[in-house]
Amino acid sequence: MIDSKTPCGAKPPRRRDGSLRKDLVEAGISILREKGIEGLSLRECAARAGVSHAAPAYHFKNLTGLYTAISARSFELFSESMDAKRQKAGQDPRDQLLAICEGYLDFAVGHRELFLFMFSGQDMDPQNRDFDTVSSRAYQILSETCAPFVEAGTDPEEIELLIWSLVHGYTHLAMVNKKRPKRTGAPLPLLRDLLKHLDFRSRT
Amino acid sequence: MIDSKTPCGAKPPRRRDGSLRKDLVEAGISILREKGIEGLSLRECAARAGVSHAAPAYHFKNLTGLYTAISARSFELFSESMDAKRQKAGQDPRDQLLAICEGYLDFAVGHRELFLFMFSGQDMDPQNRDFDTVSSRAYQILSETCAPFVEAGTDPEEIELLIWSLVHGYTHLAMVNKKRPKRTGAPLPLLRDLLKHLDFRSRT
DNA sequence: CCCCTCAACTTGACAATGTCAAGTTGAGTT
DNA sequence: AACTCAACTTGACATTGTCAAGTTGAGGGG
Repeated sequence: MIDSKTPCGAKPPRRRDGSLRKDLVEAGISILREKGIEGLSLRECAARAGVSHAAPAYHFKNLTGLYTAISARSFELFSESMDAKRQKAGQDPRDQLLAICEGYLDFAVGHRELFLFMFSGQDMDPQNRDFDTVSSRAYQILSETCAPFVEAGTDPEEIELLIWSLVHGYTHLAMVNKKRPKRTGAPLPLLRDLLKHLDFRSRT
Repeated sequence: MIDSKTPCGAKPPRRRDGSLRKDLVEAGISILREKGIEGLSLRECAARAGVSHAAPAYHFKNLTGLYTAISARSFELFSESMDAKRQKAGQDPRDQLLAICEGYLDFAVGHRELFLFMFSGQDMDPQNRDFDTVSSRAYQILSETCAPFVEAGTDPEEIELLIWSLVHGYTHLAMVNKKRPKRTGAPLPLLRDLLKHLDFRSRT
């Protein structure tokens, strides 16, 4: 009665390659984009991936597990955004620094919900090693790009925190305040102006 | 059978002064503190305030209404924290600026969940006029304190955004990263150091 | 004093959700 | 052919937001 080639009544084949996990994460990201975090649920991810309501729990254990996986994937995209801009920039450390800031902003503007979610302070699954890896990667990009500006004998973290705080604060405030359209048209030039106020020097 | 003076079986008197609304907001803030936003629900607020599960909907209409009220109350506390520090500081504009930054940080450290919630990007109830008032108040404090540093002929918003981005970014990152205990012992001195990197001058 | 009104709730119901326990299934191993 | 076990499915339950309808008791008008 049931023809396995008929898409109608046929059950989808079980996957043994872990591809469902990836699909669930992608579904979650879509939901986050469309409906914000309120609309993000294990069951809706399951529905979009075409599996039963409890399937996500097998891969993620619980909501926190799904959140962690989505956040990890977001950090990948985040790092990619910064890296892409950095590659395109010249070798001058100031250009590189501005480039990653641009990547930072671009990612947030292009993926507002993901950005807010990543930096929401949600507890993540401490078991998830992947999350640590990808979030450290983002910090590493920042750190590398700041390195030329570290003055001898000072803690590199100081300048890193200065830059990071400034670009993050600027970006985060822009994302939180959806209204105030005043500056949103050209946020990068303003950030460029802000960076001019810093008295640090590259030691090239 | 039922003695109105007996606290046991007696129904609480109906309030006509709107005090339940305040109680519900306080309950919500307590829940936010104890269990984070995951644990915050209309029904739990109702339970803590000793009313029926649907009572909050009367005052807040829906979850967004409760969120907006809690956020508004948080902004009040936030402004009070900055104002208190500012009052205690001397008249020197730099001292005042450092004072409100200290108030900013103090509030976040003392009320982490509230701080994260206020700046979570959650949509708020646009009907709620109170929310606009109290959030504008916080921006006003910042603006006033930055005023002495605005150079003639420049847009005040530039320096405001610079300061605000820096202090917000620093604070927000500290709140998001619960781990990384490295600097958390003395965040303010570090912020003070960061501010030194700025080349703006007060025109006193 | 009685009756009316209406703000401030309460009660009851429903659908959506997270989570858990138990069942199923089918590919690979022995 | 029997076994195993990863990858799910099914079913159930408690919690939650939201809505419709009911209740209640203070204050006002007659």
